[in-house]
Amino acid sequence: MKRPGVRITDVAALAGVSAGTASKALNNTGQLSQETRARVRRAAAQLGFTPDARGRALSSGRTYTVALLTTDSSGRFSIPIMRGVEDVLSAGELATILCDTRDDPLREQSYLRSLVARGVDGIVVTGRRTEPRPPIDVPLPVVYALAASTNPADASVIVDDAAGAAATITHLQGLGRTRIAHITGPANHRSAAERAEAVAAALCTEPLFGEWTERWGRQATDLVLRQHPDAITCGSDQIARGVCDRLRELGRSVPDDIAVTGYDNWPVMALASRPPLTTVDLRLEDLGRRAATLLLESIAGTPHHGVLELPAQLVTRESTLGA
Amino acid sequence: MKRPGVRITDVAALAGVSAGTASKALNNTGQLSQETRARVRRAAAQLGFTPDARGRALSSGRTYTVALLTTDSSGRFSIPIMRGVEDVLSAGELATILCDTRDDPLREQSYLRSLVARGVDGIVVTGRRTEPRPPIDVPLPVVYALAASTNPADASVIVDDAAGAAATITHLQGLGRTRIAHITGPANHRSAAERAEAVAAALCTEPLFGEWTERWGRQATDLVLRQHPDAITCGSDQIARGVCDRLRELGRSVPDDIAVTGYDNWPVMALASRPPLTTVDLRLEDLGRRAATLLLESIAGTPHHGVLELPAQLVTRESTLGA
DNA sequence: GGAAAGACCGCACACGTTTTCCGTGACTGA
DNA sequence: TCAGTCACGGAAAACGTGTGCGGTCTTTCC
Repeated sequence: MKRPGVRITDVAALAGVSAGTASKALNNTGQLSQETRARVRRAAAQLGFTPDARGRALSSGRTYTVALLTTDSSGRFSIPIMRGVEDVLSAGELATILCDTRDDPLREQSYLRSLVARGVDGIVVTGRRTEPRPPIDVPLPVVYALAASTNPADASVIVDDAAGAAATITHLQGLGRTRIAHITGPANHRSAAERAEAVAAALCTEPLFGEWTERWGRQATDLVLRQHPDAITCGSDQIARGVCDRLRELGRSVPDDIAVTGYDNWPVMALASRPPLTTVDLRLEDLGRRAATLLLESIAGTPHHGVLELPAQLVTRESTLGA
Repeated sequence: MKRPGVRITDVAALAGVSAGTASKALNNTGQLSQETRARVRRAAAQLGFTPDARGRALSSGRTYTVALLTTDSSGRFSIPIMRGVEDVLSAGELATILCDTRDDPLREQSYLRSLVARGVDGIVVTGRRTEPRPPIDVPLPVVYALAASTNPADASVIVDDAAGAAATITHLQGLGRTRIAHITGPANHRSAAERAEAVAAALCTEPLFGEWTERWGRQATDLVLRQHPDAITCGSDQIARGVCDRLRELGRSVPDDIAVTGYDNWPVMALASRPPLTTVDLRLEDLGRRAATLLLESIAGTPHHGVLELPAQLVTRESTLGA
């Protein structure tokens, strides 16, 4: 299997040095004169030399590849996180390989074996839910994103859901709203419970648990209207969109009669809603960037321990501010 | 950098053979007695041996990795395609690395350099639009998915948009609808033009071009109603959802007064719409599977040439059939 | 019994890079 | 002038696996 690529020996020959010296020159290691370094660099540039990752990996142990292991088949969460991860890693010439476990433990095991065999430098583990998850068992640097590891000694980066929910409340209260209802997803989902708890703490009101769907948002609206609220905070943008739809059908004005907030800042929901939703952006790209940074540090030998909570960001739109 | 992993020499030692023999036994190459092969296999299983991908890549040239190069930052199209690709490849122990170019040619070039340096076995190129795209210049097997290469000598797999659109028409005609209008996206989008052309060919009606948004769907509904249609086919599920919303606001029943069809079968739109949309499923996973199969064949030395059009599939729901 | 054929396996090298170790030459200070 | 130090760069050994070639041992046939 001959590949026509230019090898480091070619560069070395052109520069009039040995292969080892060329390697040192290109990697800024060893002690070489500035002149030699520059000469090798020129030769490499002239030949368009790109080091073969296979040889490099075998020799140095580093493979300059990290994996993003996710259970989020839809990509709704993992894609933004991956963008953040890549922002950080591509600067260091690292590649990211995406592994979708499809929530299948067997598939996850199979991926992990493969990743260890490939010698990836590290792994970012993420998911579609925020429930803490059991750690993966690999002899590699690992960082958990969005869903923390149940092992507190691991490094995890998550979103501060409580603060995000609290931000919607203070925003609404700042607008003079006092009778605030809360409609959210299943009570056994951590993200629903966490957000609802933050809301309840501020308001002493009873949250309505259901599903993460527009339909539930519409249904719950009818229930919640009996309390004559002047604002409804929702656990997701889908629910909020359903709420807005139902309110419009009932002839209630949003936000004049009732203000509505969502959660997630999912563009396809938050922007398509009528009116567009004030909501909480999860800052998933930040999450990815932070996770990648921690992973790099861990790879470099200074691992981080414990859970890091990143702030979410309130995004205000017409559903609370009006036109 | 000592890795504690078990090497093939360990397996060979346990089986009482040389490393080379162990390699042949595990890869079913060379000529060895069945007994020896079995003994080596047992030893490998006992030690939990997994061949180191780095050494294997360097030696054989094969890296058992393929890349999915995409311009679709949202993942709306690339994620399903990737699932299909992985379905086919993971059976052969190949890993898939996802590269999101974010529509940036520089980033694409940078990724390609990196991929070639890594020695990936092949590349699947895809995107968020169906416009044919200029081919990438790499000395590797490449298959284009969703968006064909402008070079007819390349292998491309795309969706038969015309047939998909025609399927909605025959479906509606089969239901007795005769005055069918068409609302779709920008005229300069290939997927809009292709679908509109198929519709126009069947109906001799003038399509309405606009944007891929619900808002445009709502606006266009008012325009199109002057023609007193008994069905409206849309170029996307987003548009169709907007149409349904507007019709309901106007007191028109879907599908009793007017049937509506979408396109894409994007769950978050097609299922959340009221009523749920009859639409055309792009079969993106099939697309991915087919692309991966072609890529494997190309890697094996028998490349395919030309464009392969895969059929889309009509999915019927309440927006044409009623409850 | 000898030779040819075949089955089977080990040896040694290749793959491309990094890295350790060591040698050479120059320079410094006494 | 000589020893000691330092800067620089070359040789060679890894890293782990795949594979061509040749050697050995058994079998078979004359």
